Amino acid sequence: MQNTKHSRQRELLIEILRNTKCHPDADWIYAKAREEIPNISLGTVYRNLSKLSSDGTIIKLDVGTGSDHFDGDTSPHSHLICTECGKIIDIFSDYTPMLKGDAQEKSGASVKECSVLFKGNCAECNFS
Amino acid sequence: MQNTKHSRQRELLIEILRNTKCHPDADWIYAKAREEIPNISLGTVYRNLSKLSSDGTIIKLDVGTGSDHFDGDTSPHSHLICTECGKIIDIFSDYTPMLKGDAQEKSGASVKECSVLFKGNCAECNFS
DNA sequence: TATAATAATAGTAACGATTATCGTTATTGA
DNA sequence: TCAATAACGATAATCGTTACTATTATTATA
Repeated sequence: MQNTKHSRQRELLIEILRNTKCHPDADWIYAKAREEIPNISLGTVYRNLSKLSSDGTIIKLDVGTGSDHFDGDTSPHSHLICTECGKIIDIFSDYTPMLKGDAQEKSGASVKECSVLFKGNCAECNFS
Repeated sequence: MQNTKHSRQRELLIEILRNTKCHPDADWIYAKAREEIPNISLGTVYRNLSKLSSDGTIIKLDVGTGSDHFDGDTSPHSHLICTECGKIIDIFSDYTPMLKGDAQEKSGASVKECSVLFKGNCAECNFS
């Protein structure tokens, strides 16, 4: 990568995100990172999450909770946020091609990306 | 409405949103509202936008710009945000039934709502 | 129409997530 | 080994939003 130097802190953040399915926010990642690098700065966490999501290494999720969440899985999929327990659930369907096509046709815009967010009760909360 | 008293301020906010297609944020609405009620409070704007969007009179949009945007058109449709000029464009397709069905089937969740957000260049920015 | 209950207000303080700043440290290529 | 500079930790600042409080407006009832 150009203009980029290796850093242990950034590597750790990537590793943390690759090893969880919980779509955490910056605070959760910060707490997790401090188990490995106790004096890591919250600013460093934010700076790297921002860099990593803008270069496509991770995905930034805006699910309407007030804080951004992050996903280490960059394969095409969508998310559901459970209005009961707050969990963010993966839904492995790729609606992108179909939606993009329709949106471009209807609007004349050049659509680069699209995201689908579901809200409801997750499978667990649905039966309790 | 139960537990609700009429207020001129709230009526004005609804009227402002019914008369624009620009999907404004709280600040824009506040500025517009002050043309009519110069001493209206920003807190009043936020309080009412929140109330109105939670009772379904208006729609709150999260398009990743840092602030919430609001839409007075509650008919089912999606949005594209132009990464060039920042405008939020309506796309009048209702993907909801199809997406909900698929997501429920795949996840076992009970899906209450779903929203689709497109990013790209709007028709205007696309040819310039 | 006067009154009592309380929703809503204006003004302002507080909050929380994120970003910016800045002096220091670590990485990298010559 | 050294110079250039990316990245860091610590912390201050920003900004959108929410909470608080004393006052005002609406509404149902007597």
